[in-house]
Amino acid sequence: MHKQDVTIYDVAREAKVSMATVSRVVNGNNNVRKETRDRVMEVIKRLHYQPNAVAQGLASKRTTTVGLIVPDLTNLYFAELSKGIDDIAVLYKYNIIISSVENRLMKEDAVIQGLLNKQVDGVIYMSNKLSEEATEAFKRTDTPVVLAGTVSGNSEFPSVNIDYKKADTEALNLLLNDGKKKLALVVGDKEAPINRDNRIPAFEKFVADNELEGCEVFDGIKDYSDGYNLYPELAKKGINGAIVTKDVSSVGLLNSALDRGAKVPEDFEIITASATQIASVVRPALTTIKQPLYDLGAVAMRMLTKLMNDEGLEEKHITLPYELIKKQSTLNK
Amino acid sequence: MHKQDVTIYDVAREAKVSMATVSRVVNGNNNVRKETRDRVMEVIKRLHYQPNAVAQGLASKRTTTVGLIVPDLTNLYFAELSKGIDDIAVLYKYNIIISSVENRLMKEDAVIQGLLNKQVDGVIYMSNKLSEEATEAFKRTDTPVVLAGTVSGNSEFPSVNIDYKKADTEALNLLLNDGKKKLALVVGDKEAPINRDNRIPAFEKFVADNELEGCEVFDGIKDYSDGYNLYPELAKKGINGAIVTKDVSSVGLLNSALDRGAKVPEDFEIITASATQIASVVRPALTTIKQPLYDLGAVAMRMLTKLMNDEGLEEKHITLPYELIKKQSTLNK
DNA sequence: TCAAATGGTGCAATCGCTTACAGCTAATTT
DNA sequence: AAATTAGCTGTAAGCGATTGCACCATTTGA
Repeated sequence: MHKQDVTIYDVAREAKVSMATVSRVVNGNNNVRKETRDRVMEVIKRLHYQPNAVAQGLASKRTTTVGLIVPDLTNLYFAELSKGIDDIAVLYKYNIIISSVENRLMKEDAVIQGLLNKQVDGVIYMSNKLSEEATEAFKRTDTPVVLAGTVSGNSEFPSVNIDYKKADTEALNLLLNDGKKKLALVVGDKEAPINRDNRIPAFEKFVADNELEGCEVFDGIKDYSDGYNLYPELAKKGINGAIVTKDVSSVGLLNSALDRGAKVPEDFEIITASATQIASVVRPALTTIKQPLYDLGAVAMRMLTKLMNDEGLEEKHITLPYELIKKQSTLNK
Repeated sequence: MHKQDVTIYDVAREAKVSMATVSRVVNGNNNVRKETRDRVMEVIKRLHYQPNAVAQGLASKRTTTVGLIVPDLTNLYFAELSKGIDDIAVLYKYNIIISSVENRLMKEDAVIQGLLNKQVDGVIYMSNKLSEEATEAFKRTDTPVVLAGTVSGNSEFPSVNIDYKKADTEALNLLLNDGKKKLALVVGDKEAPINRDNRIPAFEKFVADNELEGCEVFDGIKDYSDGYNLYPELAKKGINGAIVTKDVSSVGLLNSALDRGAKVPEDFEIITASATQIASVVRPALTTIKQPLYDLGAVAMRMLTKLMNDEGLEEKHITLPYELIKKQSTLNK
């Protein structure tokens, strides 16, 4: 970064006004006579003046920048959330500093502290679970934080989610109606609050309510090959219907079932709980719980803009509707 | 953003030194006596002092922030590039401001100007083509810029790419060796330099060199359904081998072919030129030109760090190796 | 007609840091 | 022993903006 060529001071001198007036013009303050404004504007154009956002940030204590914390950029679930966030951010003229935190030596609280040091006006946090460190780091600051598609143990932070319990129950019903009674719930990490407090209890309640037997939760299935390798176990146990939280795992499971000669959906049905592109391009296409990822992100960012303007929130926790999209991996009776 | 609680001044007072000394300690300057350093460090710890990066940025004219310009976050091609960039950025302690520019009202030069106003130390630009506006905007600044996975008309800006001509030629050879002689090149936009200056000339040369007939370039195939809808036309024209630049389009084409009873790869072979997750989870799995996306990003970011430190570059344009990965959508003879 | 309100502008302090430069002490040369 | 040099620290001038306050000239109201 080299010395800035033209500063507010240059504009002031050239337009024969004070820096204060130039600043007012730049910031759209009304208290400037039209002629003065025009003259200043003309000089700004002529000199190609561009305000230095860093100096603005220091003086005004607002950087029009928000931090985005995301586990992994290449996970389409978070990528689509991010897109919703980004679009709203652009609308409100915020820039986004993105930080991915999965598989990093740097701890989450250090990442968050780094963002706070950069004086971000707000933070959006996305993850399967809100980590301890993150919680502590957020508590220490008064910079607003919103959780997007992230379940936290407590309800301290504003959040946007869908009703995971209801969605799962509806999906399980679909399987049961198709005559599948030995059901599985396949998760990445059963200790993540989204699973521990939502999906697993919903699953267990469903099993109990319907007096099903031989149903089971399978943990630690995080990627394609985990899913692929899981199928034999399911087959051995006679499982004939599964809800899989991650889309790549679902596809692994699907391909594995097909490779071993199972008929999907006749012998084995799969529903995936995250409807990214991948779920819809495989054959048979996967029936999905379609989360409104873009909207989750967009709503979260909108909430954050309100918090950053001290506008207050009508609702602290927003629940968006989901859709159960029936495709070819279930019978569709 | 509220008033910062503890500033460098507080630390100075508490440690009975000047701000300058605290600043030296914070920045790891050697010219501080060990005892003084220890005393300052102790106070920093005790008061939980965190430097204000905005103030640092204004005073030092370096923000340790780089701008990332990407067409679309949810495009896995760019997401994987971004991951490589991000990892190296973390290593060198840079933050990333990400801006997506596809389908936006805001023009690219405005986006770039916004980044420059934030005083980013450098910019990485990713796209299928370097736009006019972007070129002009970059020329006006002395902030370093690196192109990652982006072909530009001129060679003004440092860049990292693979040898697209060579890769395509090798892929075409594979198809020809499998006995497929009516070949197609399926692109998103034939005016993009990567296509206009690399892929299409390579295709045409190959066709001419091998005296093939009925080969053709298909333009405007940008997404799944474009690919899906394209197949009948290919079939009618007797095309039996295709190279598709976008992975989702390839999958559309593949599914369409299968749905219409074509045998892949016996009747029709497909090679996709971007090897993202999607290409490997579909059945039959797609043979791909595997670009080292992560590395492209990482190398680009490494180049940028050198430029930001005025270290100079050994090579301005870096070409990374690709791999032709044979899967099930070609015969594999 | 005079006091009060309003609008437009400038002054100058401030935001929290970095960094020449200078000065001082103690160590090293000559 | 005097002159350099090296090591450590402080002073203070920025960096480029925002903003509270004061001031003056007009309007407005009674």
